[in-house]
Amino acid sequence: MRSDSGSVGQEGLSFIAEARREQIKKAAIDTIVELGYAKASLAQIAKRAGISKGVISYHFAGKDELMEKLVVEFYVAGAHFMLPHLEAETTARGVLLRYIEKNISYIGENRHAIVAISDILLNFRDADGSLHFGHDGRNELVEAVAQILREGQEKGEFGDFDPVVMGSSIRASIDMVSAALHADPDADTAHYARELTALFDRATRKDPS
Amino acid sequence: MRSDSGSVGQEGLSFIAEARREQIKKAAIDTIVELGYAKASLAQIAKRAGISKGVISYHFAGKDELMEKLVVEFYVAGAHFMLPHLEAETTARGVLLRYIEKNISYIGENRHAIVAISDILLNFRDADGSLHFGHDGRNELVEAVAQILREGQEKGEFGDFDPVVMGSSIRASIDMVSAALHADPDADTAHYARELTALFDRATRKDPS
Amino acid sequence: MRSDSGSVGQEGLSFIAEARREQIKKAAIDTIVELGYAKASLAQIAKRAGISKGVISYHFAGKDELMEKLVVEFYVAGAHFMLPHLEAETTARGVLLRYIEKNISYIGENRHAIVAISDILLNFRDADGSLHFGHDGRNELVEAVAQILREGQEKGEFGDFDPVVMGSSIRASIDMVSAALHADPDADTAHYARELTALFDRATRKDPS
Amino acid sequence: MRSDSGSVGQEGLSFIAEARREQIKKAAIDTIVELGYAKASLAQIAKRAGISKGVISYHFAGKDELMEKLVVEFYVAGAHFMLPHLEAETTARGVLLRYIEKNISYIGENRHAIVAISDILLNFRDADGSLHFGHDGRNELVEAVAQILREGQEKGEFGDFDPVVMGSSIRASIDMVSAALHADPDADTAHYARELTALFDRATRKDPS
DNA sequence: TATGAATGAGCGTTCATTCAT
DNA sequence: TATGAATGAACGCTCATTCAT
Repeated sequence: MRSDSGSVGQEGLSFIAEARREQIKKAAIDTIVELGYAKASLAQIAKRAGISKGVISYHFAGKDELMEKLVVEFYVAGAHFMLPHLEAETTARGVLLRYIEKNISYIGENRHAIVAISDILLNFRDADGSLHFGHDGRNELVEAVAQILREGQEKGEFGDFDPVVMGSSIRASIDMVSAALHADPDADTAHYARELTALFDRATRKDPS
Repeated sequence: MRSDSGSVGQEGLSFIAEARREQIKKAAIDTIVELGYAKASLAQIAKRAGISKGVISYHFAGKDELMEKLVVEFYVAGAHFMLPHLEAETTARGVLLRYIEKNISYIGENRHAIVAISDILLNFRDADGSLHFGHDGRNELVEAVAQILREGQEKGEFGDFDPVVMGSSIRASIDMVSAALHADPDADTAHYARELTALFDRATRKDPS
Repeated sequence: MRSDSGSVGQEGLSFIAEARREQIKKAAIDTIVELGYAKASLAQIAKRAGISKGVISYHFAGKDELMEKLVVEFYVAGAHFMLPHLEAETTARGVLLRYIEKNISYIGENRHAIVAISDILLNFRDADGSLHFGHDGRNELVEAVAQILREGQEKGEFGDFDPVVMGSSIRASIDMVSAALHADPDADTAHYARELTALFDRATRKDPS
Repeated sequence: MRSDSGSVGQEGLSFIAEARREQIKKAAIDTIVELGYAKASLAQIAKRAGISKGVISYHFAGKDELMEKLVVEFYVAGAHFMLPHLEAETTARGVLLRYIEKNISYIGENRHAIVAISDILLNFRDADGSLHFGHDGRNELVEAVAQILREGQEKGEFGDFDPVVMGSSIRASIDMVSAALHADPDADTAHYARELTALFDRATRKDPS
């Protein structure tokens, strides 16, 4: 059912309920973009969705579940978008450059939502105060890049460097594009993609000794 | 000590008051590190300082002033730390690599505070909802790096790239070290410094064509 | 009842909400009568209403709105009560004496609320420190009386005096009845009405020269 | 020393202490005039006096004592001012008209302080919520006027009216002049004195039947 | 005497959550 | 399903008062 449709909806929910959930998620993103995570209260989200506060509690176990869903679905959709492009590449260098390029494309095409997602990532904390999307999630993303780099080093395509540090730098630079879009929503993402692919192509290249 | 040093303490305050202010600022940083900015209430800060809530209001005009002080004093101290090293360099490349290295040193030596400072930067908002330390502050830092890069390009030390994108990538990579320290407080910052200077040395180098 | 009457209730609110608002307004008046404006906190009002503090914030935008509503609705209702009686009079003297009499009647019938209303008038201040119901409101009431007096002077019904000073004295004397009721809730308002109409009938009469 | 000087200061206090007390009282009046009773905190009063908050607590048992002193001393001084003029009159009518005239004079000469005094009278409450200067004080003033009126009625100088109601009206009208001064600090008090003496002369006169 | 420092209670307000309808 | 109503805790802040120095 779900698995072949690409849908991120939940099993066993009526269309009406599913539509409501989507409406609420959209309103939540709009609210966070506008007011920031800290002031994005359920009341504000409900107001923007044109519904009553209680509805949100009805459809989601709580504010936390709503936030979690927003982030996870954003990343799942991102993976769906990027994977085909990466699988078409044959070299590690090709995969890396395409990864950077398409990741920035995805950010550019979701420049509205990305602002909210970043805000949630940095602020959503569990009851004990620890970041809900802490280092595990972050490490996972870095590790995916590091793996590409390691493979390239083994194949002799890349030079000598710490793949984890390089991977972290790449991720940080990609995420920086989100921040740049926040500052200037009309920024040219293709320009960032060109510059960053060139930057990290040089940075990962074998020394021309 | 205070009066003749580069200390950021305020003139005209008694030693007792100054000590209390320092104690409160330290407690504020500890609290933010532990609970995050959003949950770092005056009550929590006071609890960690072992004082009553009202004391904070007595020594600071309000929570906002306290937060502002934390950030500004951190950056002022950072500039004090870095400037002498940069002025000792004669080439743009030297300045850039030293900038990266010493910035990471400063982060490493303040690995505790940096977590709180980052959190404040990303979350402290004015009454109108806009980030108090918004893009102006961020751009200022990027622009300082971009200026180094531009000079190097003019002198023929660096290759061809957009200095603003490169500068943003450098800043993002340096800030990434803070995040890495948050995940692993015992991380080897010198290793990060070596890897990142090498990375951006390659990335900014003239094409060997 | 509500919908077709001159009621001051708001349209578009459910009966439950309207009932709660009335209950809160009543509790607010009771609280102010008992403790005075300065100590009439939302907590005290809620306590007397037997509800939680938050309910007041739910039904009113804030304490200020609640206070404003109390005063405005009291005056609107007062005007509704008095106007028909004044319109039935044909002479300025008749209007004046009826104004005094019926105003005191209204006070007598609302002897409880009037205490709170007076307290609000004298103490409710805006954020800038100025009285919310300042001299403009007061002058309006005085001016209404002064206008009656001026007309009577023009028609030759009254003697020679400054209508603003006389009007102020009349208003002050009427308001004094409120204070008297505060001291002795069982005071005979009809007696005050008789004495004050006679007093100002003599005071405004043409000299019998 | 003190007892024959007419001073209202306290026995056994050094000149320094007495001067401090006067300074604090003056600052208190200024503060209440400017901010209103409710916002006239000890901190504000101390600020205007150029001293520390604790000094007030040192010289006065508490805020309440300070407020009490301000009011009582104002009335004592008022009696000092008025008595000689009243004792010079030989008829009840003369005493009444002089009372009104000189009372308004006193208000006019203390138009600054009177604003604060009125504010205290209306807002200073005891711990149980009751007005500290409640009906007893008010009644005392009214009763003084009523006594003049009764004597005049017994001597046949005045007509037939309830002396308490008439006395209340007179007091209310005099106090109204304070309010008028609050609205317009440059108001012509002599004009008010002329109009109100004439008004109550007519109102108390024997019917010319 | 006078001070600056500290306290602790109370303020108005916001908010995630619960629940009867 | 959806709603409006209510809760109760926490928030930043103010203040009269206390007290060691």
